Amino acid sequence: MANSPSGDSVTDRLVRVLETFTPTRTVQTATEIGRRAGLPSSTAHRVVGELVDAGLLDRDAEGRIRVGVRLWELATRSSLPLRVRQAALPAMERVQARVREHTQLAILEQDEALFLERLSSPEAGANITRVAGRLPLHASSSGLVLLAFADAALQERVLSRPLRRLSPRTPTDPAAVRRKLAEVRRLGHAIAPGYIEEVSTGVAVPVRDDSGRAAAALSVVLPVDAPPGPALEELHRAARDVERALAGHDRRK
Amino acid sequence: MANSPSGDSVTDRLVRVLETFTPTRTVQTATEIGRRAGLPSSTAHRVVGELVDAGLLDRDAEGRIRVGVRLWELATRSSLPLRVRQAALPAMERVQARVREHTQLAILEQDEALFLERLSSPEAGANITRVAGRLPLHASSSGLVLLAFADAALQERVLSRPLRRLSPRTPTDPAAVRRKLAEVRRLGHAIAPGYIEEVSTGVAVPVRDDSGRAAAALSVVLPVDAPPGPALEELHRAARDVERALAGHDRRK
DNA sequence: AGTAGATTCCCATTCAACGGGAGTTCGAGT
DNA sequence: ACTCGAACTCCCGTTGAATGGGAATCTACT
Repeated sequence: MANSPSGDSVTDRLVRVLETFTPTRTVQTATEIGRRAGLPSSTAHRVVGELVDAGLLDRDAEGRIRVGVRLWELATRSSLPLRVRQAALPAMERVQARVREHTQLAILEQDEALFLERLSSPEAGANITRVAGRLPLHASSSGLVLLAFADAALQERVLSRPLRRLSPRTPTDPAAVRRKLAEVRRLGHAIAPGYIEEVSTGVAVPVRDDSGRAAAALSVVLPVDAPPGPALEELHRAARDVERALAGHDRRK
Repeated sequence: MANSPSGDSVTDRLVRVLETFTPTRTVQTATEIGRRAGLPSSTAHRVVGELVDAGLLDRDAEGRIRVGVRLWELATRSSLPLRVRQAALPAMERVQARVREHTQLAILEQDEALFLERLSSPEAGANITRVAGRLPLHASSSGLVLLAFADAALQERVLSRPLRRLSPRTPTDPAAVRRKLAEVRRLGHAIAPGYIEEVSTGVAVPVRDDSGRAAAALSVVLPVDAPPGPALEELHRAARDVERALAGHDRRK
């Protein structure tokens, strides 16, 4: 044994440690982290200690570990998600004020839909998406929009892999998804009734960049029985605003 | 020379690399990063390469480096700032809708005010605060509130250090700041006219936890000549909502 | 008092990380 | 076309920082 006989670099290990944290598991003991990251106990304690010293992780009074505020700060202050989010926020607020349901912003990341922001009114229903959470591309309205307006290579890659079923109504047949994508391209928006939870319908529109690809997706979660028309109209208007805001920022820089 | 003759661990270096990114400097070349982080060129290129492989940094088509989406995701999905932010967002939106000026949320971090969120209406004036940006405690309304309702040790520490002047009206005399803090405690809010920029006044209220300390600060940036009364009223109401939301979350967990 | 888990400490081993330096690529200036 | 500088890549001998098994200590719960 010596410097990483397991064949992974220090950087890899740090990432593995950070990956043990999830939206639902935000505090862990050092031993737990080690177990989940596949590190020997003594190593795990040392690595976690280093990260705490560096401020990337925080240790609370009981010795439990959580992700550090400093890491959030470093990651947030110069990241792309923040720029997109800031450009989209005013438009999202308007949508949210009018439609009064969950309003979301997602981008494409590693073949999944990554949610950058979510505004929720108290009266809106349940919603499994979370900020910094992910959903499969074929099973969410946001994902379908991102996929429909992405390059062909990505579409093939996604469709060639098994399509996970999240609810009885999730489309898992590649041919069916392909048809759905064609429909999304034709209509300029995606409607996903019950794909994730049977009680709700996702409605999404693309935010296009100048090459025509979807830079992001704006979406709203409606009850299944609600008419999607008014929300769609708001979303389309909002998408135009976001496109303008993003283009404006780019030009200025 | 060998494994870090400079005496810093790998973790330290990674943090130093991440620290070279700031809100205004979001893309750099690998060489620039190395120079700023104090790393030899070949080392810098290797370290940056590792971080890119791990997904913490992204390399664009021209070979320039920016902070990776993946880092944002890891840092955001389980961090404390996100929880506070989610609890505060609805209340902030209401303040923003009524006051129509920059509305901000800050917490105490390493003896400075760290801004977690900022909502801005298009018609509002300039504002130097940024999401994930920082301001000195004595020079911002948010900072004064955080400091006034913090423990005495922190107050002494901050006041014993030189107080930076951001504008001609920034209070830099420890005695003056001490008087100001007493006033903030008495009134339950802070007003900072022209402390940062001469044209604007910060107005802030504390979000208290059950021990009475300020868990966060809600603030609004007004033109200097605007009356602070209406904004203060909105802020106080919002702070109560946020306090309730935070307590509710804690209890549920 | 006993048990199980988390944590800290110790230390011999060793290979991954280090960085100087040489070479390559690229673009801007003349 | 040529020069110059900056950014980047590759090579390679050196070496000490990182590693992890094991034992001891410290909890907390029974």
